[in-house]
Amino acid sequence: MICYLYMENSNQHKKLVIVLGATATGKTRLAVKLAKKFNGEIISADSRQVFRGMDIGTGKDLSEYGSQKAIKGLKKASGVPYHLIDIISPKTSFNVAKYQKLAYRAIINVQKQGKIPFLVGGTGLYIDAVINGYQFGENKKSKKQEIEIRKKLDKQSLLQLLLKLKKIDLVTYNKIDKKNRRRVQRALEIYFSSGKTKSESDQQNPPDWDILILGVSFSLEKIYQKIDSRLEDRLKEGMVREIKKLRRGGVSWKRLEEFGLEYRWVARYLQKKINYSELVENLRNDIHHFAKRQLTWFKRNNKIIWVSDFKTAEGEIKKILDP
RNA sequence: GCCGAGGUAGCCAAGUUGGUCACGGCGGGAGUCUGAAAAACUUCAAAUGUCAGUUCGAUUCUGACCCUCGGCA
Repeated sequence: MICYLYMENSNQHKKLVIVLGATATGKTRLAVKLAKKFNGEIISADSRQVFRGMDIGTGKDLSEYGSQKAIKGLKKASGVPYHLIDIISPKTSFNVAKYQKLAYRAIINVQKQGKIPFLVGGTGLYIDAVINGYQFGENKKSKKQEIEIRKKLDKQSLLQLLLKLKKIDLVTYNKIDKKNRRRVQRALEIYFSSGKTKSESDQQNPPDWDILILGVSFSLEKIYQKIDSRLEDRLKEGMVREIKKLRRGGVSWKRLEEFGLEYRWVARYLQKKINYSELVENLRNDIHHFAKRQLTWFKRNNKIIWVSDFKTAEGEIKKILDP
């Protein structure tokens, strides 16, 4: 079950341990424990925790890492060092390609120190980008130009976008979900900002590390329970205040809407589009859905070793350390 | 007890001047996925309060009953 990408000399190879799972399953807690035990550092694989100022809503749980001190962008101290959390402003756009670059850099850095990188998170696409080594094309445009490209495409109908895509990149056109406007538009954006079509950069170059993928396993029922009680805590901790603050800091309603879940629903609440009980109810439902979608994504990966306690996880790591 | 309104899937809710058993939303199930992924998208299951009457045919018409809501008492 363990993924030895190169069977010979597996002992010589660099390691990467991944801890994934649905939201609220306690990935961070488990990973921190493991990292402490095995001299590791944590690299977050979370598409929202990269943003500064989005703490309660994304469940950063920074206290779980132990005491931390910021040193040149890398958090280090007596606790377990972590990476790729709080690295950019919520006003900045972010995506898998950017994530992958940063993640590789961080992983290699940790390995160089002779430590084990623990990739921890619930963003399936981001994790896959690291494992499979997707080859993303270079983005050659400035932020400003990117915004212009999107603005222009925003004005066009789905049909227009599809026709354009068909002309530019037939392979992607044939493959793409033609009812999913966002995907169609994104394919075009990639072409316009990198000069390369999506299908041209649709290749893989997986890293040659020994990768162990652990999934934190709980029944869906249990996950829902955890989600519900965690949501209550977050509201008490001042989640609404956090989002008000983001607004004051200049994050648009549109942007908050796009972040989804807590940010979306609290934004609607703050705009008085819904009342408080609607906020709680809708948000709870959406988080449930989100957890299910995460599990659907992970189902496809048969290399995941599902564990439900520390001991089992520990055992699996020992196996790849001294086979 | 009387008067009025109404009972359509788990919830909300459209509609049929009687005719392939019924719009939609939420919730539920299954899923898609290499550049916004906590996003975006697809798909499936599920209902006419009960009984009787009229009719070739009733969810739609009639009656009784049961229940809910509002008003009167």
